[in-house]
Amino acid sequence: MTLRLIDGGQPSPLAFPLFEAVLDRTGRRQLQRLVTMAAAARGQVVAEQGEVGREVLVLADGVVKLWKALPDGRRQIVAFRSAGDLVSLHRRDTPWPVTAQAVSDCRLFRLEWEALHRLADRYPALDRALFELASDEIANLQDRLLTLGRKTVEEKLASFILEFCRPSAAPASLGREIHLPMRRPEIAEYLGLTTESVSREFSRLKRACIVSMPRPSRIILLNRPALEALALGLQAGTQQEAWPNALGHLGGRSRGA
Amino acid sequence: MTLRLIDGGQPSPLAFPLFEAVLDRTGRRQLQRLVTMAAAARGQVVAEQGEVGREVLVLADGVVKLWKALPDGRRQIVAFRSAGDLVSLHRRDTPWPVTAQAVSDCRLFRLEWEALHRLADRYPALDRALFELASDEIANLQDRLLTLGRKTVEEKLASFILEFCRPSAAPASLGREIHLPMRRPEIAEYLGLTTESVSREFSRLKRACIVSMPRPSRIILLNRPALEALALGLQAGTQQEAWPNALGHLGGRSRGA
DNA sequence: GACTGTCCCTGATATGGATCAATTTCCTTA
DNA sequence: TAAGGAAATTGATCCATATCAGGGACAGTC
Repeated sequence: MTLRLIDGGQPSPLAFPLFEAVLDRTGRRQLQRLVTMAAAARGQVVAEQGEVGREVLVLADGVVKLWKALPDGRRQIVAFRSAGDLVSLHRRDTPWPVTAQAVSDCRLFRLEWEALHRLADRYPALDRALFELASDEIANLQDRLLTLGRKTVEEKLASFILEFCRPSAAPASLGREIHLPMRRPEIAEYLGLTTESVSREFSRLKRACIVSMPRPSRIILLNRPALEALALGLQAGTQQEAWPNALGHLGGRSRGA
Repeated sequence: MTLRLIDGGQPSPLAFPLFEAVLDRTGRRQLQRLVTMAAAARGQVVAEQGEVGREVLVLADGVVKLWKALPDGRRQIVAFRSAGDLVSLHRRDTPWPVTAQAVSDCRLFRLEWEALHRLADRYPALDRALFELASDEIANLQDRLLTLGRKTVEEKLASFILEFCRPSAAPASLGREIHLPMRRPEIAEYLGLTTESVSREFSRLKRACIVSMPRPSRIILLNRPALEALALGLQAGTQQEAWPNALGHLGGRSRGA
């Protein structure tokens, strides 16, 4: 794990929702002295599957993807992390179970496991908070298992859009327009699909006027209830809305929407 | 959650690997007084998604499946639990994120969250142990995401067999013969497949002499290395072994990269 | 404003696994 | 040991998504 270090200044303690709830003023001051900052450029591997790091990483800003791969290169993105998230929840002194790679330029807080444990000895609620964080992550992963195992392309993409267009998950939105930091291949690797399928499905959602995408990385939800129905498989196919008249599809490409 | 209570006798503390490592004699005696036992027959729902239980459940024996479903009934089994496992790792006072259902007749230990937390106040290592348990579960779920998102039928079933034929996971084995408590539809729901696909793939593995199945619920590994290769996608197709001279020149499949 | 590379979109075709439909095997109970 | 029902297997066919193959949009650079 070779992170280009940057001069950190004082990392804002507000970036650690985990610790905010648990530490008092003294604890937070202590924490602040233990933390250093690092930066990673888009594409950079922040931590590699198999390596044993002695540090906990918390994302200050940017987005990181966590992935695993098969020997022949097939790859599954397991999760995306954004500001305030622990990059990985895994045991101390244990190899990283995934590879962490920057999806956009990032800054990270680094904290020695050793120091975290000393802090937790003084503030036992910290260990319980970590358990609860891990529990939430388990519930997320269980949802994703249902998505990967049982949903169709349409349902998978609808679920994805909703996941990343919750206000909490999408701070980088102007008006109703939300920025998707990940590219098509990354969305595909997250959903167990190919790039082409993701692209086709975005097009179908646009034609059905469920979303609008001024650019590939910007999305506007036009019909959230329809998306929610699709994500649960309650509404099969979006083509009906798209082609009210029988010969509509003969007229060439329909852009925009 | 309606569990038919049985007269427990003294539940053996050995059935709690979690607590064994963390509690001293006093703590274990205390724990023993807080625990009650329950039984569930095959098929019985032990806890339902959405309900808020005030108890932690630990499986004493038998096997439990955890699943989620879509409104139209498509179902994904998220995990199987066996003796010594916490049935679910989720936050206290939070709805169950999955439904837990007995795959075979089971006995369960029940412990109030309240009591567990009081114990943890005295033995802070307990909270840390819970975090580490949850971390292990996260790593398992990440592996399963790779399996569901990227593996073929063949690779999925090979992974499944290896997962349930590790000595630790298969106590109910006589000689090399291992008992699979789950039925074909349950294996299919675990792997994101249909019953038919699971059945066909078992047949292929039998023809290739990689496993032998005297009965549908009993399996003998004849060629573990081959299974391990299959589980990682290192060896495409088992038909070559079965019919060495047919179609050999068509070579391997090319998969995404 | 042309040039160039990257990303994205779309069309045509192939195919792995689902679906539909029997048949066989297994297990339970009498 | 036989009978009946449940579970598993097998075969035929279909379809959703992958794969293969271009083409178009946009950002950066000169």
